[in-house]
Amino acid sequence: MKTGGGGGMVEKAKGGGGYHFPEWAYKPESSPGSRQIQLWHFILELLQNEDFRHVIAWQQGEYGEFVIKDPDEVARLWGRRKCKPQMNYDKLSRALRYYYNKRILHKTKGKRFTYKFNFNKLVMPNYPFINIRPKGAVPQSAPPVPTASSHFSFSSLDSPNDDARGRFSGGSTAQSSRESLNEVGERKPNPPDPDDISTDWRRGIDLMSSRNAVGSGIHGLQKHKSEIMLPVFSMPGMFPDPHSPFSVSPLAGRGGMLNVPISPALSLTPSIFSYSPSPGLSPAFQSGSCFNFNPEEMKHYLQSQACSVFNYHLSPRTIPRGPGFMFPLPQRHFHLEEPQSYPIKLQPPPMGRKNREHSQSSEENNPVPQLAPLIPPLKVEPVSDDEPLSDEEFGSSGLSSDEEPEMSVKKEDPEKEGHMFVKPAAPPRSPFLHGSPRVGYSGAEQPLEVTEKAARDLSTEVFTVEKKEDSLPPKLRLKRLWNEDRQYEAMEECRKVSCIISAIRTPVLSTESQALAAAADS
DNA sequence: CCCGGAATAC
DNA sequence: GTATTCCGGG
Repeated sequence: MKTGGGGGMVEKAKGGGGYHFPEWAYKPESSPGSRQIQLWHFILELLQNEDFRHVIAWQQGEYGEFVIKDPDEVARLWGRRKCKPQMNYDKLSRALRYYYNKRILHKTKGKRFTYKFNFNKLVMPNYPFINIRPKGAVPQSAPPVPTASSHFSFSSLDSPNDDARGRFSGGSTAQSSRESLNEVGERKPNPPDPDDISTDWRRGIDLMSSRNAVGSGIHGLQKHKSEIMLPVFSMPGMFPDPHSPFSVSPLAGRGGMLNVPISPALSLTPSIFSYSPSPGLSPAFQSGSCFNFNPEEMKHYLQSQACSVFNYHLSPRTIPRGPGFMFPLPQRHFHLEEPQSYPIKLQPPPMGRKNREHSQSSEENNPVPQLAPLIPPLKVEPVSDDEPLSDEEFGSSGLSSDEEPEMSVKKEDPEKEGHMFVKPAAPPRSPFLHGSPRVGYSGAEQPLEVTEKAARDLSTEVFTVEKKEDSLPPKLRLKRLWNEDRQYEAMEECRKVSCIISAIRTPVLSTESQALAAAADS
């Protein structure tokens, strides 16, 4: 059997050193509004390409950390891509520094030209059970992953004011929670770092929730075509490589559509995924300070969460959230490894698209993997063949083939790669409505109402805070908003934590939690 | 080298 | 909104 149901998506190291890597990270349009290639994406591109390992490469040992070995070259490449010949490392690095606040990147202090993607924390917390060897043959495309044994010893996680405190104040009162929140709020917009896990994590979850909704057949409300079409993003260099960590995401999007045998107890039930458990939960679990869950269950749970990670389209600040929000995600996948479990159907390549047919530059004639035969017959929602997808093309096309030796045949524009278009099948029904909130947990007995209430109070409280408009200078206000955003996150996390906990403990409570959460949301 | 503010471009 | 450009400062 393949890597096996639930574990399938989690461990694929066997494939040949292939590690998981958030596929969402490659989504060019991860940032709504910006049709242009983004630097972090570009970096990832280079990172993923073996041909550039001498220019930029993952740093062994630290997941998500990479070193720019040749700053000038990277800058040059970036400049080329953006048609900014004057680009240099100084400027590029400035752009990178802007990512700090967005929490896309961190600077690895002390190490020259070394940065670290933030999602390491995003992913790892969800794969504590991955059985992999970081020192194994880690392909350029795969960021080093800490061993399971390294056990969450995130340099940045356990340092400064930890999340666990402010976000996961177990039985804290609204008061204490608020203090924490305030503290967060007072913080400078560029926090030391230790809070991304939760927030990003949660965002991922939220996103997934949204997707669930979309996948639940609600997509009818959308007018955007992209939510129906799932373009498979093919990376020429890696596509054919089944071992590539980028060909992951066997989940193929919607967690709700997964066939991954996730624990029946902690499956993609509405109780859990509709209201996304707090990301703080994961770290909390890890620290093993708050709860004593059955490792097995926990594993399943985390695996479930993993879905969100895979589906998480990095957009730290732009991913909308909210229970009712439908996220029209055009999703790009590389290769589906366990197609039989994907409720998606392949669709003939959208050659109709203008820039599709012009396979002009040799860059991407990459043979698109035959997904079709792999995809099992599934119920497919008739879709209007609108624009398959909004794929941008760069005016830089004029550059045609680069003088770059590496670039010549290789690709520099993954975005232009052949796309596979698949459309998700509409799930039988809305998991929200029919999913059973039942969970396998009934072991715990302590009532969680307290936490729940606290969370709720907190919720309203924060909401109130959010409501009031302050007349600050644009700039300050932005920062303020940023902080508030974080406050909101913290608050919501709190609430969700209680929800998830309740859900885990008792089905009934779970339902109530949902109601509460729903109320709070609305 | 690295950091961010500010202005600016897109 | 992201990135570029410039830059004073550690």
